[in-house]
Amino acid sequence: MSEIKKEEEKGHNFIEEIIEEDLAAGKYSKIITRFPPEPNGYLHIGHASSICLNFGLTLKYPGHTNLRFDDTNPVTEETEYVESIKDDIRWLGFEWENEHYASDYFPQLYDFAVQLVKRGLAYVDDSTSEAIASMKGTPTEPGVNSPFRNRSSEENLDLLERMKNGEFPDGARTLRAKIDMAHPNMLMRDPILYRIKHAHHHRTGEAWCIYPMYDFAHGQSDSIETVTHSLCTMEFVPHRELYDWLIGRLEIYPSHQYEFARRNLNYTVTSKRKLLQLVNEKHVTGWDDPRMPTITGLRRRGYTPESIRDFCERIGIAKRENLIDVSLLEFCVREHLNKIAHRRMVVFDPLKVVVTNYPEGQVEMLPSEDNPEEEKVTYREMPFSRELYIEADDFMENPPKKYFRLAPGQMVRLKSAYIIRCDEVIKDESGKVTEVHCSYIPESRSGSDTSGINVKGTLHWVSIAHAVNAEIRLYDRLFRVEDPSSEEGDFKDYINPDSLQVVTNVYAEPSLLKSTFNDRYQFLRKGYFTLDKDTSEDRLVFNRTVTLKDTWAKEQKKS
RNA sequence: UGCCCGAUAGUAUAAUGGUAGUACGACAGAUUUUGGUUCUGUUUGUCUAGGUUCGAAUCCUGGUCGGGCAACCA
Repeated sequence: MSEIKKEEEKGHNFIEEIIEEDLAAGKYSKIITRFPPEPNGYLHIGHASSICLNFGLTLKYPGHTNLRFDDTNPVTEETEYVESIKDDIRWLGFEWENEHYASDYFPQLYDFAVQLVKRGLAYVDDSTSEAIASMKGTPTEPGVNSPFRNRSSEENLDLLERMKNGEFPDGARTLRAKIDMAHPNMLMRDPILYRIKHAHHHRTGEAWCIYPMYDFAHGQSDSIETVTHSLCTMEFVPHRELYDWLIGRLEIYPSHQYEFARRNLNYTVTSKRKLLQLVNEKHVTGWDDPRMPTITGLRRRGYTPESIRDFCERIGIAKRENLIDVSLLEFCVREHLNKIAHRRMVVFDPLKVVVTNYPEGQVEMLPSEDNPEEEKVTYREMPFSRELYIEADDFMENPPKKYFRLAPGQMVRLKSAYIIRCDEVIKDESGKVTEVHCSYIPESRSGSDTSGINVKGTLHWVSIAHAVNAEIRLYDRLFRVEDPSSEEGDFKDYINPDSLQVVTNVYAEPSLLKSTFNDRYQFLRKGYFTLDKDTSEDRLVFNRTVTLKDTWAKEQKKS
């Protein structure tokens, strides 16, 4: 009920409207969409939005979604990328009906080309790349006809076949559609359909030496798969005219293209070229560097598929330019992690606390809830003893107003343990605080507190003798500016030099020894963390997914 | 100076000729054994000028601003 209401409140995006109209008009009984990545890079958060759109639509309406690799350029495409893309889509939680490759359609596509040639709608051009460019005109001036434009279809047929048979070197000839060199849409000025590339293709090997261009592969592939709604980003708007022209002339299934604006996230880049540069020039450790906006990077960072899907749903789909605030992504992951992450205590920067009235050598196991948000709360046990570590910045000798933490004479609660009072501050020669001596209130034990004392602050802690060592990696935004691509000069000049901070030795409660790669944790008062793949037998490594909201830090910043 | 697309709070997105709403953010408060969570409240918007209409964010016209288009990339 509330689900339905939520749906109504949210309203439909313009693509859902089109689909509902089509369905209502009986144009289709089911819809078919496709997600068409080129296997030349890793998927990023922008692709996630497109994936959620395409797959989400056929979850909502009758129909299915295909995965189709747009592998028409053998020079840049690799099998490594095919596997990573499939992995990422599955991880996001979607299943494709059919797995297709544009390269599977090469024979069919060639046949389409022959048909066009036979009907005088395409011709083989011997012009060089430069000549074609110069004859193309400009956006404000019409182009001129190629001298090869009026060859007979017999000659064209012969040349096309010889192109296919490998008789000509790369770039020697192209097959072009015969449309209109004065067309106001530059894409309609006799677009190139096939080019010669003697290159190894990741799937077809050496079988072909001519490869179709995007415009001669995409629409036809949609048509072959009877895709009803072919969704792509706004830069393809001018291609639609050619998309429709080709489908019309070929008289094949009329798929339709609809365009939406690609989603942009601030403080990062999402162009494959730029991401590849970051990887190749070692500004990051790889495609799965937790600072990368790639799906694999977000995954390693500790983001959950649920939170990414939620984000994509919240940002919606429209046609205008956008730069989405990363704080929304962070909100989504916090919201999910708050529900599922187990609470653990880890001290990043230790300050020794001696509980002077706690018996030496005594250890008690205190239960602490894994997650207070859970319906059925479970507990793990934390060892408590005389010598503890607390966070260095949870103590101040001369605290400011509204400081709820430990200070001389003040009391705080140690989470799930006792209330302690700071009695004495121990310093070294330089005046640096090396440890604090406290006394605990025995009646204040968590769960059976009869002390009647109310304290404002609650601290996380670990027992020194029982703590385990770990490394943590703290991430910040990869760029210093909201939109690196729109800044003066090279986008790499705006990389945030402090995007990674490694703390090689933190003190973690012993239960963390049992961590596995699927676990999500909230390190109490610190943030959400997950085990990194660099973890080894003798070293635990945790990635910080996102910090907790910190209103105290905000308060301090003000003054 | 051609063709195409777009413009609603700081950000993103609804309102389909009839009360401009939601989320995030920001701000204030309540609750809290996480300065977390939760809850409450506040704040800020239809690019502009005309027109059509009883009534316009919505339809029409002009303008302004932003983006795309001259790869044998997708």
